[in-house]
Amino acid sequence: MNYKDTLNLPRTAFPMKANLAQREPEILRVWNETRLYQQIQKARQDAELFVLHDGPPFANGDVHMGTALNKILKDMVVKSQSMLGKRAPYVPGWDCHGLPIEYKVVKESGALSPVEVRKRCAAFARKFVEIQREQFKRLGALGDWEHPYLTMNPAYEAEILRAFAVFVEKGLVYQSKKPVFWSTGAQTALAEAEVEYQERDDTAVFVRFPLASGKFAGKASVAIWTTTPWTLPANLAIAVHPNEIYVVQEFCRVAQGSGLPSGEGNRDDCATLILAKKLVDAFCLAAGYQPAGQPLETLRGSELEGLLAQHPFLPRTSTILNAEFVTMDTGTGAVHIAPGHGEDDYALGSRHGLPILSPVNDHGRYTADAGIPELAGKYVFEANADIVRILRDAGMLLAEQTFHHSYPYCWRSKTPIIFRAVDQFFIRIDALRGAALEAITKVNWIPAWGENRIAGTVASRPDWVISRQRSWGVPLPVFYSAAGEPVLNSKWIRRLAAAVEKRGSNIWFELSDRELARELDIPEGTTKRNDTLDVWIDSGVSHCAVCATHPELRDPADMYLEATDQHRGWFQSSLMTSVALNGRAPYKTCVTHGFVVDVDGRKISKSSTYAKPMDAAYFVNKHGADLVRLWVSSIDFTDDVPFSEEMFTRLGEAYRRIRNTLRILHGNLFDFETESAETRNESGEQESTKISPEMTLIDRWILARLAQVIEECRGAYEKLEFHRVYQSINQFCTVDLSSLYIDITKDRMYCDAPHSARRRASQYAMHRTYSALCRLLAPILAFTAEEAWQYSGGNASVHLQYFPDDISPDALALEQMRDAIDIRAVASRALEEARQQKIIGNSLEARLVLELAPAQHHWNDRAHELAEILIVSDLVLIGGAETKAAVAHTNFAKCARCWRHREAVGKSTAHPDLCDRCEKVISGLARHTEQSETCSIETAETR
RNA sequence: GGGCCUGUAGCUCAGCUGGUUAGAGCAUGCGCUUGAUAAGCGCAGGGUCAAAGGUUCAAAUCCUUUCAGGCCCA
Repeated sequence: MNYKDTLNLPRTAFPMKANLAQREPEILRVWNETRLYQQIQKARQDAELFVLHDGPPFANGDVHMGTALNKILKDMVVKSQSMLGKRAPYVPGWDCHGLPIEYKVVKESGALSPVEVRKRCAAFARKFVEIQREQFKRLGALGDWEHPYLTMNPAYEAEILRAFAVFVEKGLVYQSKKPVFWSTGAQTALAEAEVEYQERDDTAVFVRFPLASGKFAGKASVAIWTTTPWTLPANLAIAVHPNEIYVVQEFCRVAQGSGLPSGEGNRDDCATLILAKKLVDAFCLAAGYQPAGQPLETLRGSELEGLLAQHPFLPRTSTILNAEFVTMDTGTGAVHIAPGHGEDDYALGSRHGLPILSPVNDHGRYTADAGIPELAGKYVFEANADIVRILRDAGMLLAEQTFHHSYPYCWRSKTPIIFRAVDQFFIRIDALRGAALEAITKVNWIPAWGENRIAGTVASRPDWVISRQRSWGVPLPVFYSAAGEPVLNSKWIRRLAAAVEKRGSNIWFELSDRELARELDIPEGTTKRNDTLDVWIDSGVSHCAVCATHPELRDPADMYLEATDQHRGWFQSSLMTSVALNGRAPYKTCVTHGFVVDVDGRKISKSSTYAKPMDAAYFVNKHGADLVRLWVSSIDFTDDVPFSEEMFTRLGEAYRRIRNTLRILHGNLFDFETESAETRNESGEQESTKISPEMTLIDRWILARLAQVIEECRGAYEKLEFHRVYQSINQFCTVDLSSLYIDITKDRMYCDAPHSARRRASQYAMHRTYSALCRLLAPILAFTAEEAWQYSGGNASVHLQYFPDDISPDALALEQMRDAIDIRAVASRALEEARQQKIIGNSLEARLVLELAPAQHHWNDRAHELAEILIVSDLVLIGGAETKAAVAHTNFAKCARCWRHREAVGKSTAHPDLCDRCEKVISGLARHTEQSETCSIETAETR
């Protein structure tokens, strides 16, 4: 007789193969149709609020793995907080203004008016908001996707302007000059991305600046070298490296080999110069000099600081300053500093309170401020020769050479670029620094070193340049009086904000000065310019534009969560604006994650050998969003986040293990009738801690382990340690469930009578476990958990549920099972050995003689339970000193139904091929079948 | 070059305030099972805890330096 059909083999429609790429979109459709996000918000409307404020990604390009990492982490936070019982709304946003978009648009379309540029940029941003929205939703992220915040929304733009009005009222905004890349051909400022480099020959000069103070005053000159002689009229300082050695030495011109006309210019051909010791040889070679005698003195750059030098042709002195950026690559180790014509120069100059002299107009022509009347109006690149002549006439030219180098050019007008200081607006960071540093200490930084890092950047950051000479942004709300003076008027700015809220910021660009003045009711003759605000202001005020204004949110937010680069970016810009507006940080907790790096721990860039796709869609389509989510959960995001195809293969294994564990649990529950309500828990009420008397050790143990896992996972979710959730659940599924509990209970589940108390007790444990696992997994495997939850008959989404309650684990069961597992290890080794020696195949064929240590003798009273745990048919226990196992082939016959080799097999006359248990079950089934045709278990007969 | 951070088995992670032979899972190898079967079970191998110094009775754990890598500046 074939007894297979009398078994309670697992039955389930839950498919083994996940087929995520197909199944996930179907689940998404249901979530969408049932408005799951709104349902969750409604269900938690009275719960404690938890605001994770979304840092807006740039609406530009597809979602790559780094963006996906960030969004999935946020979603796991939101889902887990919700399941922990909080109301966790999520309002996603996008950063829409800014250069990268404008650059792309202008590159495609060529020269356009600002209004036209702005129209196209808006369309571009909108397109990518749509694209990214769909990609984010596809990752399983839940949120108010229908009402995201966009920094280009008129209401948002108005909030930016209102925040700016407050900055103005608090006296935080001022105007000053700062050098920028300037295209003289296009008469516009350029961004770094708009600069291209070309090879070019320039006149480089060695120039001497006679010392005007100190003991060498009038006796020695500092030698500098520059490839832009035209910037010399703006020279205000000379920089030397504080730690390098400089020499004071006489040098004489060498007639031969210098390539220079000798004897010209200088009154004599010798001069006492100061330059870096390391560069003496290079200087002599390049300038055609040789040292005369020994150095008069050698000294450190730091000793030169503060000395004054006479400007070579203008009636003023130049200060010697120390700067770390001075290199010993080329030149003399003494660097000509023109704060109006260079980035380093500017920074150094502003640190030392130097003025910003930039005597060049929009067209690159000298203004009268250059101090050389004959050159006023001359194009600077044509003035180089004049400057050389002036130097030579003044006797300050040490040498002149043609220098070949790559030089920045304007990408559009193809003219060489100059660095030129133009009017910019700034926010006074010094006025905010103290309060910002104080606010930092009140924030919970995860990881903790984030505090150190942001404090460092805040402590050292210079004033914030907030004006941009760009079109795609919120207008810089500065007006100019009829006399051309800038006007910062908070009332006017508020009126502008109101108008922008109604009609959008395009009015600034579309209306004439006159129309705008009338619109805002400001004096006739007031004009505007086309500068825009730095986009870091846009996103930096999101706490007031979004959190403070959105009815479901709150400012300060509970949490910001972004990559570590945002310590200098959004975290800081948000902090500064919040300190300015509210005197506190805009977040209570600030979390950072690392960047995605490849398998060698190297960053993933186009230039690296890692040519594989990084678009999230590629992996979502290939492996499924849940696999990507599992990847995010498996890593410690506070460090760099490793990423490789191999990891996905590994994670696929882990995923299948978890899935199969859920599947077998579900299969074993096919005939589980939930007689009592306490075994069901879909709404978060107190879970039953009642242990039914039929429960055996193994059941009590798995529930105890489950209690531990619940505790671990809840704790890990609270601390955002998702990888601990992953490790804990993975361990639980693999070891506790698959390899122990499910394997051990197979016999009772398959072979006991369907209604046997022992089987029902295990089903109860399995049901509890299944239900808890679905919920614990939901924030990570958002789709699979939902799928499994639906199979278990849950009608509402798993994402509406609460995590299972913390209950204290059954310590006794844990202890007894720990002992049993130790014994099992000994037994398994013995069985394995016997298997290798072909004594047995299946362990059910074994006769296991176990010698137990004295502390383990209590197993004598429950040998049958131990046999079950060890999954052996024929167990003999004997006393001993330590745990030992011996294995032989059993003499008992094999039960045709349960395959155990039992002494009782053959004793029954009706069923001589069955063991006592199976004999009883079969008889019971037969009676049951006679009584009722509608048996809950399909047997051979009823089929 | 500067600031901050990271470096434990092939992969991903544990290892608390220094204290017995450094742990898991996956992967690998060898078996078993065929009643979770494009599944399941068992056993085994695998780490000078990046390297070198130092503190200590004792260091993966504390300190210093070096190397490699990341983010941000320059």
